[in-house]
Amino acid sequence: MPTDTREKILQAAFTVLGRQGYENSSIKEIAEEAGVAQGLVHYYFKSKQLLVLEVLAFVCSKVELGVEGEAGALWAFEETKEMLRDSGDTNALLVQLIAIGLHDDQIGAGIRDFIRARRTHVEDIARQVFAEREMDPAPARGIAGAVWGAIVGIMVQRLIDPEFNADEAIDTLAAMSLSAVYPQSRA
Amino acid sequence: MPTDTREKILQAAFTVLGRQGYENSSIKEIAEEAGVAQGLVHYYFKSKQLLVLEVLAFVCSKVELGVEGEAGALWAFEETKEMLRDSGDTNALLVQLIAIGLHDDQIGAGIRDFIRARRTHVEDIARQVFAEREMDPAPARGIAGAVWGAIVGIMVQRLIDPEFNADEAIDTLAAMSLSAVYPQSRA
DNA sequence: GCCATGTGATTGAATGACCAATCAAGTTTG
DNA sequence: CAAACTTGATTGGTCATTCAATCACATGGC
Repeated sequence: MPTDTREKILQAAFTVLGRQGYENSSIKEIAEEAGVAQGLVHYYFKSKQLLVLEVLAFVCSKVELGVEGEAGALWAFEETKEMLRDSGDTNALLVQLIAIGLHDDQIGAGIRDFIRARRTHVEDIARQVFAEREMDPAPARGIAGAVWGAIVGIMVQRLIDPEFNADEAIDTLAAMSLSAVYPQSRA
Repeated sequence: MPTDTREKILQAAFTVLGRQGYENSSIKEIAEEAGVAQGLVHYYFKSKQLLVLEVLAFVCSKVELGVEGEAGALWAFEETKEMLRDSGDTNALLVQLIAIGLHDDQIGAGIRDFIRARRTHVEDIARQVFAEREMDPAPARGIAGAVWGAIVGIMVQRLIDPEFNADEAIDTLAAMSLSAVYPQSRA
């Protein structure tokens, strides 16, 4: 329920891009989805590229960062499972934007910042766990790259393959992360 | 050095799609890259979609599956690091194809099969390690989903972010995988 | 209360470029 | 010669972008 027209168009772009992918989405369709005339889209967004750039910011803002403390890291994994279950549209759009970002500098820069922020978030959680255990936090950066990467990869598998068991993969990832942090044996 | 024209076009499509992304690649450009006339592309490939479909098969065939036995699993991780270092073009194209596959049934099916094959390969390695240790192989499937996912996610990070340390992430992933398999403490 | 006047919002048609696909005509090959 | 191969111009359509015109509405002078 967007308050103004601009936001209505942004929401429509989000919907259409997520539904049809970038190469099948025209300004005309976005305008129709928003219930406005074609020209209005260019009134608010100078070009299609700038529109997509704002959709990217829109998507990033949707992916909230709850900063968990401690071994509430486990809770973060539960949240991730929920995210994979519920945010299929947003995730599909994110994959689209990553692909575009590989060949578009502006989108690429936006995606890069997004990835760095997310990875840093994971790193912070890992660092907190190490601090609690009074362990050397050096591995935190590598863990962040592997764990955040795994979340993206599991997301892709879930988007592409309806039979893929994402919950199982996340649970395994959680167990792997924790056994890397707590080297003691575990049942 | 393709033997016949058809393969030359396929190779050119691979090059152009990887370099410019799907939405910026035209048949005309692919023909130019191959050094042939536009019409010839449609002579060998009925439509652009079918061409991309064959490019997908081409990419899949490039990603060889060395079936490692035993705890030569470690060697598989080393190979993965090499792949991430050397096959940037192929990897970028793969991400493109994944994005297309989200909204194109045929490409989607091809990507799904590819992902399943790769994941199963990881699962087989995990299963072998469990067998050697005479452990219950039940976690192998979850491990495969998490580990293969992580490889994809690390690939994405490396493609987007030149400063990302992929080797470190893969090393951490290897350590995490192994500590999940060998629950004993490790220095 | 009421007509100017100005401004931003909105419309839909026009523009120019590009693209996938087709095709008729030419060339090579066996 | 015939079949496979190759060419490049053509076609029909779609796209992003531009633009002149209209609309809603506020402001202010009278």
